[in-house]
Amino acid sequence: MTRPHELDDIDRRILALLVQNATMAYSEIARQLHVSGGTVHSRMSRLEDLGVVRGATLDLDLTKVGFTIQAFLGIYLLKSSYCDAVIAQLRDIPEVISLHFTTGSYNLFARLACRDTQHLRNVLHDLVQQIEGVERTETLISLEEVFNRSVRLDETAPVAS
Amino acid sequence: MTRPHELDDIDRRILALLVQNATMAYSEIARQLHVSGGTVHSRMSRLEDLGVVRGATLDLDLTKVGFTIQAFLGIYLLKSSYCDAVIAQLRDIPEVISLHFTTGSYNLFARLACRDTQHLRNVLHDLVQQIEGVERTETLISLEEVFNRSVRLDETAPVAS
DNA sequence: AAACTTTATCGAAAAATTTTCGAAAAATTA
DNA sequence: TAATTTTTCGAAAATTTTTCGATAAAGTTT
Repeated sequence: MTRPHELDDIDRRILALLVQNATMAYSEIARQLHVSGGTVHSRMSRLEDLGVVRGATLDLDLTKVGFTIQAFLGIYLLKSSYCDAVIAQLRDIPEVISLHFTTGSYNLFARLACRDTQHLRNVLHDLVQQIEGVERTETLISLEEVFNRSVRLDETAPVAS
Repeated sequence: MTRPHELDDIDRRILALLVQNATMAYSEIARQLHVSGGTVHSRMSRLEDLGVVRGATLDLDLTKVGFTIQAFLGIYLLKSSYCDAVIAQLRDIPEVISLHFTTGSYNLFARLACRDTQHLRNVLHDLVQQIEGVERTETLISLEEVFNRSVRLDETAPVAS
């Protein structure tokens, strides 16, 4: 269930700041929003409990840690009943860094990070294509990540209209 | 230029821990890796200077902050010379949260986060499709983000083979 | 190989932050 | 309005980050 109702204006302003920069200190947020540090802390605890905040991830330049090839992979299944089993096997391939269940051309849509083209070839040919239930795949290679950002939380308030 | 050579084993082990959980304290990393807190700090500063670490982002459950629809958008351009202008205009649409320059079926590939289907319709019809140089688009709606994780830095070392 | 230079680490002190918690204030309910 | 619950503040305690000099390690030059 989705209940954005539980978030008030201060919650959103805290998140709007942290979404830009997750390393911003609670004390700094407190200064900017004119509340106490304790308030920021208790609200973040609550947002974590609610599952609104899942955690924080380090934003790496993947090319600089050796993953020079990023690709998207559209996956066609033989039968949609294979879905759960295919998902389970894709989860065991560390190069698959995200997976979506989609409508449209593909049944599943994955994002891959590989060290080089040879590595990508191996992952596709030896791992993904070998999964039972995968009919065929379509690869989009990312030549450049032009940008990557989070949603805007400041502007529009999440209200059930 | 990509020079993963500059990263040694301790760098990678620090990153491997922080990639799992960017909120882990440097002092805790120091304990686990048997180095001093000062070392973790100076190495992270260096990794930031090198651009390996770009920062940290809060990991939100988008549905719980009111963005219930996530979609991928394959974009075909009339001419590839329109690319820069189209990118500039996509950057001004906050609902476009990431953009890749791709090979394969599409010229550009975007990820969108919208509040509801009506909102998505507006973004597609009133904003994206109106951009000069965009021939047509293909939408993949994500029904579920099955998982989302970072690369594995512990296992394989980034070595130019 | 010795002397020199450079760089990285440690360890501890200082500065800043997080976390906790009781009292006060605010909001909600009866 | 009184009672109850929830939230906030403010300050203390615990922890962490950041700085920095001394030391050690690594790399250069002679």
